[in-house]
Amino acid sequence: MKPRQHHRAESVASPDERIHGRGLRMTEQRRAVYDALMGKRDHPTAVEVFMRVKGTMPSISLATVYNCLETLTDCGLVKAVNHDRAPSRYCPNLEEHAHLFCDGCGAVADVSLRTRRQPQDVWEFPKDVIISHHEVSFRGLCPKCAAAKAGSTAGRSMVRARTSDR
Amino acid sequence: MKPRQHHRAESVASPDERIHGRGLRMTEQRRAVYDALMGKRDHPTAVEVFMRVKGTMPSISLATVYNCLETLTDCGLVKAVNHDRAPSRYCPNLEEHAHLFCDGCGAVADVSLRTRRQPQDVWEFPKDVIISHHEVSFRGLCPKCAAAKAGSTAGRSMVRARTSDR
DNA sequence: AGACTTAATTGGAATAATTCTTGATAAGCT
DNA sequence: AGCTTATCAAGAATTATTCCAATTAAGTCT
Repeated sequence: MKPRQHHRAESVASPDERIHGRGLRMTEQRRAVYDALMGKRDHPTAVEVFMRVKGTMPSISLATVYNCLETLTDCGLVKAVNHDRAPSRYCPNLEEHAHLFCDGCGAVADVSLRTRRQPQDVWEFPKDVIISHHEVSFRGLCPKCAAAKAGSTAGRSMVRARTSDR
Repeated sequence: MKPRQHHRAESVASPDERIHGRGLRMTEQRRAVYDALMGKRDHPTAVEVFMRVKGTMPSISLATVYNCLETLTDCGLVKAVNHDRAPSRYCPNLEEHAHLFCDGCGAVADVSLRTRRQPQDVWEFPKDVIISHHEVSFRGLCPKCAAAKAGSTAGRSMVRARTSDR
């Protein structure tokens, strides 16, 4: 009976509806945090979100940012992404996707699904398990860092150091 | 002489060789930590390893257990597995595999590769990235917890509570 | 074996991300 | 407006992990 249901989905309900749906309130702070995520569609940590939101709402506290991020995550409006034991990052992309963590610059890039094949099809599960979520992540070098490395290793005196944004 | 050495790569070198290969020493503590992992092939946290090793080596410190686990991980003798922001767990299984984190009992189960298809084949990477590692994890219910839930939800008065080991 | 050099272990202090607590504020009814 | 409940802010508390400084153990070289 799987009705059909999304893939793009998730976004059928507006942020407000999602929040209200849980008996919660869309406050200024939650909206500001949400907007900070949606405005620049990257993968900031809670502290980075905090710094962004401070720009327009100087009175907001870090604890509130943590609370808002948790709420937004619970409501399915953003995703929390973790890598090793590094601080959690938050991702506004609700499409099915994986993440690439760049060892060169620390950036996190979205990696989208290429085929219809689901990761579950690749793995052998014990009988009778129930899978509710899956998560795929890669480590390596983003195009910029890969190029920088190729240049410094093989190439000429291509001096350039690698970008670093964290 | 290394007599037999089991299947599939990684294990071509003995633990001692791996350690020595890095100019490090195979100490009692490192062996004890390694044995604790290999003896019971589950996914203990550092503290759980600490408690196990204390049994045979009461003088060992938690800091040492952390150090040993890091060394063993760096040498490729065990894997660190992380889920959300929960304490790191350590896995002695060096085969290609994913993990299932059970929401019912907190247990971690290995999930092995079913086909020849690599997860990378499923994803679309930006041009020119370099992938060095990948990691796949699932959340859901292990067979025991799935059965327990089915029982309590659908079934009769199948009383049983769920196992809980964390 | 003894001396030396360097790595490893310990126990405790220090860190860092996140969560908790408490009192003050703000939202959404009625 | 008044009431009820959710939310916020500030700082304290927690927790996993790392760092530090002093001691001990390994491995090497004579």
